[in-house]
Amino acid sequence: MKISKKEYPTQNCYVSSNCLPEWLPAINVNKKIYEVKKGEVIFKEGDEVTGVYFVYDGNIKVHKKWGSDKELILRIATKGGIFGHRGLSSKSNIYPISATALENATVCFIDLAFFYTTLKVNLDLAFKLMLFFADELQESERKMRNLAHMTVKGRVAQALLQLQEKFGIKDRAIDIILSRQDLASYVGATYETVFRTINELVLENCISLVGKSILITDNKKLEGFTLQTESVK
Amino acid sequence: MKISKKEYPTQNCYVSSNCLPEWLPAINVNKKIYEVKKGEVIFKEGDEVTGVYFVYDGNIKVHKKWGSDKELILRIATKGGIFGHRGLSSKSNIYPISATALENATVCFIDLAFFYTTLKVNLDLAFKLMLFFADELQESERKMRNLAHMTVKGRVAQALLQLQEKFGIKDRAIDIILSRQDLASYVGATYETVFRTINELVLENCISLVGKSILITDNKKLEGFTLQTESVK
DNA sequence: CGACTTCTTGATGTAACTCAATCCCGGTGG
DNA sequence: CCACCGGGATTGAGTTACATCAAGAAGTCG
Repeated sequence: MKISKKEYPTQNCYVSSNCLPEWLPAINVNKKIYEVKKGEVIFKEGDEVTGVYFVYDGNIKVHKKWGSDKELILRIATKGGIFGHRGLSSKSNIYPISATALENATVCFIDLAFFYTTLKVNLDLAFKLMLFFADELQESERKMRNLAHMTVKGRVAQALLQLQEKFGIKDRAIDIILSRQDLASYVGATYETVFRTINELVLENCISLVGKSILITDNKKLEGFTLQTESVK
Repeated sequence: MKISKKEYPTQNCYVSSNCLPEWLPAINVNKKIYEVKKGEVIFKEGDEVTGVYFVYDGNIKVHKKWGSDKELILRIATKGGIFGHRGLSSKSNIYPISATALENATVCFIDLAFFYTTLKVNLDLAFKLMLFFADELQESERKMRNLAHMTVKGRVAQALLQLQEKFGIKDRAIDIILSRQDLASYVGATYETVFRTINELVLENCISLVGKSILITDNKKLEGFTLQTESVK
């Protein structure tokens, strides 16, 4: 990670989409800004937790390894988002996950001790961070259930819907650079299976391919695949 | 739920295993205590969030439905534990999960508005609750990865190890009443598959059956199944 | 004792993983 | 400028883990 020489406005620091104005003054005092290249690993599973990060620019994938060649992408942190907060724990000081830049990005690092100190004197921040964790837990458990019971097709459909919702559309395609491999890791399936599923969805006129990117053409139909149709027997 | 007439000591209120002494005075003021019967639903997915609960006695399963006849058990709240806190959210006021008593139990209910008020004036509590959520998120994401990549045998092995760790041994068996159906929902597999897997584990001398309960006889071997053996190729 | 769950087992189906071969395309160097 | 190379994209075939279905056995409760 190269330390950035440019100055970035502190206004870009958010926890998820909730702005945290009480956080801003602190950041000015104690931040380090890094430039990271596409594919660069910012920290990895097992590393000692040294602090938390905010995204100034670019998208960061948060993922968890399995064996030597498999992983599961848990979340994508976008501009303004926080990451590395999964290192906060009452039990361990080791990151349970890795963070990797999906594209060239700029991130802001806050020392852990400093972050804790700030939290301890700033009730509103601690409260909001708690709610943020609560939201992430809900999301995580929803995905967990889907992983257990939903088919790959349903999971791909849902992932695409979420991605389009989150990143929007640009040049008639979902505005995120995400390799098929990453998409596969995101839905928890293999490259080939996801590939075939995408083809299927194209044939069924639910989505269309725009270069390497994807555009949803039939939201309703896609949503249909995410439903628990077996229950209507 | 029947309102309990007995008086319970407030000392039994914890968040997970972390005692929260600052919470105790509040509980005296504003608690309702309920007796719930085995199998009774305390609240269910989709209900409006009215508050959070603490377990005085018994085990409570926290689960999420899929379709009409499938579910995934996310967690089991034990004596002293909190549940219903998944209803806390910045976005919605609807429980994303259900809570059902695994056995006759006694729970303590705290009104949501009151809980929020307490959190807002009690920094230490908010901070601890935040850490508690962080821990739960870690655990949830670990399970998620396992669900995506681990075999049923590995997941059953891990579940049994965790259960024995958490509930201990009594009468030469893991000290929890958990039907095979619930165990299946806990590992995210079908009844039959889990049944066969248990048999396998007995044949391999990893576990032994004690009535309907299970005892681990070979921890090491069981742990072996939870490893990512494919990586050693 | 009979009805009713829960357990047990076998047979069968299938979604998804694995492995392998070929294809395609952009980049590189001669 | 074109031939060559390498890595991702694409497709096929085989295998496997797991779900599903079905049906009998064994508890268990009124």
